[in-house]
Amino acid sequence: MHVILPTRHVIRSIIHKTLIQQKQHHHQLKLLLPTHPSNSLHVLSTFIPSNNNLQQSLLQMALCGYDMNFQEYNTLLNECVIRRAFREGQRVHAHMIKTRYLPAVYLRTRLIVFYAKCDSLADAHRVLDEMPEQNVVSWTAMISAYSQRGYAIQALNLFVQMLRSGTEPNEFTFATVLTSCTGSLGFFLGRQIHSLIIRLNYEVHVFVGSSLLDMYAKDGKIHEARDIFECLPERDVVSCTAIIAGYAQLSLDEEALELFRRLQGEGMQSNYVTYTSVLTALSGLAALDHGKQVHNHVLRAELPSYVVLQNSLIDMYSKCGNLTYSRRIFDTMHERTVISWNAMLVGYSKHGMGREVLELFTLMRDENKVKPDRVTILAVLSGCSHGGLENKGMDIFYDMIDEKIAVEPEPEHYGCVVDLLGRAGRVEEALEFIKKMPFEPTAAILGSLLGACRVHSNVDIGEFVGRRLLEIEPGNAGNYVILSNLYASAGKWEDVRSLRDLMLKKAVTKEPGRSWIELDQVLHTFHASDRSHPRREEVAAKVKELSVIFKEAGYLPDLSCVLHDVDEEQKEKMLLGHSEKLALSFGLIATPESVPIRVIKNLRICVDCHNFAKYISKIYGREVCLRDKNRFHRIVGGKCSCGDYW
DNA sequence: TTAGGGTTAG
Repeated sequence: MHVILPTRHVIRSIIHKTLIQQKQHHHQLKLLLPTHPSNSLHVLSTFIPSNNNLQQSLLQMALCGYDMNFQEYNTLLNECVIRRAFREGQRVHAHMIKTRYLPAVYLRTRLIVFYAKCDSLADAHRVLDEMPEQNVVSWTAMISAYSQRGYAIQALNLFVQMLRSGTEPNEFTFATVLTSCTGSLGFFLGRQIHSLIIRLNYEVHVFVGSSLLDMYAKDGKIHEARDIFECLPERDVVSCTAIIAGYAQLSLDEEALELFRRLQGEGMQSNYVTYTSVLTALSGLAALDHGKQVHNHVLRAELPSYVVLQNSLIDMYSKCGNLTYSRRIFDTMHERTVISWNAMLVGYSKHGMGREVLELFTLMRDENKVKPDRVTILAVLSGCSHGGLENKGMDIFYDMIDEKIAVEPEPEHYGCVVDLLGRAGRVEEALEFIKKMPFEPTAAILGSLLGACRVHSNVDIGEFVGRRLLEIEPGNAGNYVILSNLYASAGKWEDVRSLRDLMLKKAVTKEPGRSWIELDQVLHTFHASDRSHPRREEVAAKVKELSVIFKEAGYLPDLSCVLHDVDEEQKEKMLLGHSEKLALSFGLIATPESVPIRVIKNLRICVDCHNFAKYISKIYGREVCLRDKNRFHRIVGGKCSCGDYW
């Protein structure tokens, strides 16, 4: 049989045409490929990438040894980039070498992008190195490849190399390289890059500006970030989101919310990242009404399918105390990441629902789609701890030690075990466990044991641990408070006094305690010292009134919660000024009887206020849902879900 | 041809 080989020109035009057409006119392809009797057409048809079989067409091309031109290479490389088709792209590259084709800067840059998209950074870098001359685009493509995959040092090194080569960066380069300026070294370089940006007049560019403000915000320089934001001649959704997220990530939740509302009022079109960021702030504030409103926006904007956003919603509802909503979102998700599972597990854990934590963890392992990570195990262990399931927790910890769970045990995991044992009253065992750990105990671990000693009134171990803790962490006021509580409970007043003196000598400052409550989308915040709330006097009077009523029912103010050296009467007065009591009493005055009183405290709740909340629940029949720094306290009929351990 | 913002834990 005589086969007529098609001319180069014919092959070229067919392949080129087909590659372009197959996306838009897929159905027409069949018309292009009739089972024609002609042999030449039969041969031709094998060149045509039917069913996206790019590899086949390229193989045929290579077999026939035809060379290709710029257009063809470009078309093929674009296809390879879109499909992340590594093998095929390699063939295209090999074909260039084999046919001694010398690609221009443009095509070489496409090769860098191709290798980078296929996560083959070494190949990409080799292409850059072998370029006869690089331009700003090729440098930037490679810098971007490194920075997008988290290789910050390599990205910064390359940027410096680029400057040394005499190539001037452009707005793309700056927007990219700034994302690698993290950590102290990165920030040091970032400041210098900032001056270069000013010199080259790129500061007003919206992409560069959002990268720049994000860099400042991530190292805690939020005021500088805000200044950059305010000076931008134009804003878009990314720059707005960057500044809102900056506040939220620094836990400046009220500022984040305020700015979000202002920008929304000014016409900012939020997208799913904006909502995700503002939800982080709302989680921190436990602002359920606002959270529901954002959820509504999300539903109306038809955005609910973004996993990151759904994860944020799960977290928001759980931190607002509404686990049912969290679970509903979790159950309806089409795709879940490890963060989705973790957010749900943490939610159950913080509510002390140990059984639900274990059930969900089992489901996660049975489904076997997503691997548990270190956060998963932290959530499960602390869930067992908060839920009083210490034996289950120990089993899971030993599964990790025996490598039945593929997560490397870290100090935080050991800390959970100490918490687990301590909570169960196994204080000596916890101390022995600490002594056997393969590393020196961290302050958090000792702190957790000290807390257990206070609850179980173990003065000997508590003193030993507490003194060691004060050496490691002399600036943490919480340690002094707990040790002092322990001394006070044992009647060791002399020790209480000397501890207070030590605290004064070391000039320890305590983060001021504050509590808040949400009422019709307004957050009412109370501080022990600040008298700014408009209804403060009324609220203070209510606290006094309640304390009289509660005393008749058996409430005994726990004066050990006051560290100041004042007389008993003064101590009681100070106790009544605690922010939790103010917020709880305000809740009692201002919210309808049918709903739980939801209070949030920025620190750990004190024993006396915990007691006070129990009396509210008992005497007034109101459910109290109190979130402190560590967990939720759901108090019903005088009993708390924490089992008086927190 | 090259570009910026995001979720869990402590």
